[in-house]
Order: sequence, then structure tokens, then C-alpha cells
Amino acid sequence: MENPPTYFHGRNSADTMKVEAKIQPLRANNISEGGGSSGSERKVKSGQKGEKQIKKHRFAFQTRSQVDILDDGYRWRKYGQKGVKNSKFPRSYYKCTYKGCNVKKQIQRLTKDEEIVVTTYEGMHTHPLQKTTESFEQIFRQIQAYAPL
DNA sequence: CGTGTTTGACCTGCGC
DNA sequence: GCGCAGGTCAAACACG
Repeated sequence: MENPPTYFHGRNSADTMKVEAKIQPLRANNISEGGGSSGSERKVKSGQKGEKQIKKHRFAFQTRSQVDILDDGYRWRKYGQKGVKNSKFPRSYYKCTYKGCNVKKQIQRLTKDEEIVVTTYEGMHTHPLQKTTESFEQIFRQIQAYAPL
């Protein structure tokens, strides 16, 4: 693949870009675990047994930016990309790389508004941020205000 | 050399 | 029981 898809590899320029974050009223602990139409909780055949992490923290918010990747100070590793039905753009799946920090992040663009990017976080970070960006600072500030912690 | 990204295959849950 | 939709992993490759 020498020719990259629609997504350019450029680092996030949200640093200098004005990012508007709109927090949506999303429940954090009443997210239908079995009601979903997809297997959120992948069943491990063997090895990991007894993970009693029933609490699933999910948080979603919308950001108005031209780039899908928002540098929130954490390191994210993309582990998948799939096209969603109802969406003209594919959805990207990211995971936080850290010792014991298994936080997942989902990024999806709205078909109606290509400028709107929906970011969905799943899980809680068990480590402090290593970097703080001005752009995300204001976003993160709003998140904490809405976070039902 | 290490990290991260990419893509296809495979799995699971639900609906019909 | 099969198909669809969504989600995840793993191998290979590209880049710093």
C-alpha cells in the first residue's frame, strides 16, 4: 500500500486548531451490555479467568475537528477499522498502550457532518497523563464536569 | 530496533 | 439455522 486511503498520516494539527467539544448526556454504567447487537465482551476461551470487571465506563462526546485523531495526552494504538452501516465513513478502533491500562477508544465521523467527529471512550485510565495539550485541555475540562465519577 | 499502522480473517450476538 | 452487523486479533510492513 503505497497510497494511503482517505486518511492522511499527518500528525494531529488540533494543537493549533480550534476544537469544539460537545459533551453528550451518556450514561456510564447503564450501557446495555447484553442489549448491544455486538459482542462487546469478547469471550476468552482460556487463560483469563475470573476478570470481575463488571463495571464498564463508557463515555462519548463529539468534537468539531478536521482530524479524527485527537491527541489527548495518551498513547493510542489503532487495532482495527471497520465500516459501519449508516455511516459513509469507517469507524476506527484505538487502544491505550500502558501497563495495565486497557482503555479503548472509538472514533467515528458523522455522515451528515463530516466535520463532526464522535469519540467514544471505554474504560478508565490507571495512569496520569504524560502530556497535556491546550486543545484537549478545554475538552478534558468539560469531560470531568460531565463525568459521573 | 522499536513502535505504530494497515488489512483481512474470524468470532460473537441477534434477528428472522 | 443462517445471515448480518459489529468488534477484535494477528502478521506484515512502514517509519523514526
